[in-house]
Amino acid sequence: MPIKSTHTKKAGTPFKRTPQRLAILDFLEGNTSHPSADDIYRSVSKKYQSMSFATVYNTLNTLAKAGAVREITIDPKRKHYDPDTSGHHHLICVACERIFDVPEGISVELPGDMAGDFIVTGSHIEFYGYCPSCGKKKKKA
Amino acid sequence: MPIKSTHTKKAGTPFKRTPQRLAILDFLEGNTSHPSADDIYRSVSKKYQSMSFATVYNTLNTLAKAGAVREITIDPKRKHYDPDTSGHHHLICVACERIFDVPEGISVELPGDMAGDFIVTGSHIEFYGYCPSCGKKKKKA
DNA sequence: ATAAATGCAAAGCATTTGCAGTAAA
DNA sequence: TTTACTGCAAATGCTTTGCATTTAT
Repeated sequence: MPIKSTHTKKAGTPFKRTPQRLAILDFLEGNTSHPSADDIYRSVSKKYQSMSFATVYNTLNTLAKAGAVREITIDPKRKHYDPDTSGHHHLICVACERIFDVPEGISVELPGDMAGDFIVTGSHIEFYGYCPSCGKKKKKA
Repeated sequence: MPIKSTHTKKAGTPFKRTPQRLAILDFLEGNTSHPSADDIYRSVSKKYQSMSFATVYNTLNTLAKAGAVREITIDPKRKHYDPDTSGHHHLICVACERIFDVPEGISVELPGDMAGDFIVTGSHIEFYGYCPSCGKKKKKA
């Protein structure tokens, strides 16, 4: 199911398919780089020179509410966006700050004594560390 | 080892014990509410009316570097701080936004095919859901 | 036709920084 | 006495918002 369709399976909020939104969706589709709003703006505004920051943010918020993209809060400096809304985790490289996908392994659960009192609607593992290329540089230094 | 000592086991960076810092450490010690910088400022400035925001931030950054407090990035709006630097996880209530501790259960690991390429220095599970009191309200609504 | 989206500029917060004065060591 | 910290205010950076105009439906 492409996220460009007017309706989504999940939240089902319909939204207008404007050229700007399609351009953002186009950039996002299949993108595994976990871009920030600024990354998206810089890339998409090359082709749509009229694109504004407000539109990028409005679109991302709309898509997030519709369940078409996922907001990632692993980086304290800014939000990142992921078109892959399936359950998976992330690793952020503490050197270059790039974010990498980590496939979902064993599912994460609350300890038994909390499970009765809390309702869990989602979970996410953040890994901190060094990516392959920064790991190499580190050893040399 | 109390975090008020001039040196910490971990990073070992010494720092001056000023009254402002002692007041912040005093507020933090044993605190499980995961306060934001603003929460800390509001509480500590009641007793130390000269306390400034810059000092709160400077102190928190110093303590974080020294390994005496942990920055929590579960809330996209602001950072939260945790004096408990032992390995544990968190749940944020999507209704009231309060953060709760989740004890560390099984340790989290990268899948085998990534483990050889990445160096993991830390990990953290974020749970999203409803706390007991917001869960009750939700059912009634 | 009508409800919603765009784009601009301004506003809003959280956080950082420069710097002169002050205090811990 | 020297080095580091405080406090203020200004600055920065990310994100949101108000509003007049434009556009998808």
